[in-house]
Amino acid sequence: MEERQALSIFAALSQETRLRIVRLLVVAGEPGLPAGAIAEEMGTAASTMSFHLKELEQAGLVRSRRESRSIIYTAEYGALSGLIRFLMEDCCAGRREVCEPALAVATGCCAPDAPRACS
Amino acid sequence: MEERQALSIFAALSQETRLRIVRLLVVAGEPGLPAGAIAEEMGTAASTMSFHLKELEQAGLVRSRRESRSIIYTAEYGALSGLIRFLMEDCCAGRREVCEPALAVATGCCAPDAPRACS
DNA sequence: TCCATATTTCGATATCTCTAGAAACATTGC
DNA sequence: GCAATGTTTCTAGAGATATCGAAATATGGA
Repeated sequence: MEERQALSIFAALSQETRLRIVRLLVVAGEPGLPAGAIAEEMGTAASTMSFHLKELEQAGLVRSRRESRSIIYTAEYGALSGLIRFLMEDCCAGRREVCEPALAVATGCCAPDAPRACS
Repeated sequence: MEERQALSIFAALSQETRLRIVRLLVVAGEPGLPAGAIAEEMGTAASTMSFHLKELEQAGLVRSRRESRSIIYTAEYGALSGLIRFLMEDCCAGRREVCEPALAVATGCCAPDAPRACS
C-alpha cells in the first residue's frame, strides 16, 4: 500500500461516525447495507451519511453497488488488511516491538479452533 | 485500546508530516531524536514541529524526555502494536478476511530467520 | 406519465487543523 | 547575572472538514 492511500485511510478512520460505519459494514459482510439503513443506524441526515460514505469509498474502505432503488455499501476487507500490513512493514522497520505483539494477536484470531470473532 | 484513543491515533497518522515523524522515530529507536533534529529533517519551522509532536504525544504515539537543553522524542511501540490489535479485533469481528492476511505478514516479519526490517 | 422512494449534490455555516513568526520559557556556560 | 541555545506557547490567518436543509437525480410501480 502506498503512503498516499494509507494517509487517506487514516483520515477516513479518524472520524467517529466513519469508524462506526466501517465496523457496521465489516459485520454486515458480503450482502452489505443500503445507505439509508446506515444513516438510520447512525442517526445522521441522509446528506451527511452520503458525505461520509463518499469519503470511505474514496479511501478504498468500502465499495458500493446499486440494487434497484437502493445503493448497497460493503466493506473492502483488502483495504483493512492492507493498512495493517502497512503499519507492520512501515513501523516494524528495523524493530520487532511492533510486529511481535501483532503476530500474537493474529495467531489468536486465526487459530483453527478460534471462534468466528477475533476478540 | 479504547475507541477514543484509536480515533486519536488515526487522526495523528493522517497527516503526512506526522506519519513521517513516527517512521523516523521508530527507526531511531531507544535513543530517540531531539525536536530540533526532527524539524530540520522535515524542513518545518520549530513551532510547527512542536505542534505536531504535541499531537503525537497526546495520541500516545511518542514520548518525550528532557536531556539538558534538548527534548528527546521516542516512538511508543506499544501504541502502534495496540492500533494493529484494535484493527484486527475490531475489524475481524465475525470475519477472517482481515486477520488472515495480517497473520501472514506478521509471520514473515517475525520469523526467527527474518531480517531486522520486516518488509 | 406521474408519483413515491432512495440517494446524491449543492449551498451555507460552524468548527477544526495547519502553518509560521514573535514572544516566552528552560537550561547551560561564562 | 547575562547571553546563547533549544523548545514551547501565543496569535493570527488560510484552508479543510462536518453538518444539514433544499434541490436535483435515479429507479420502480400504478
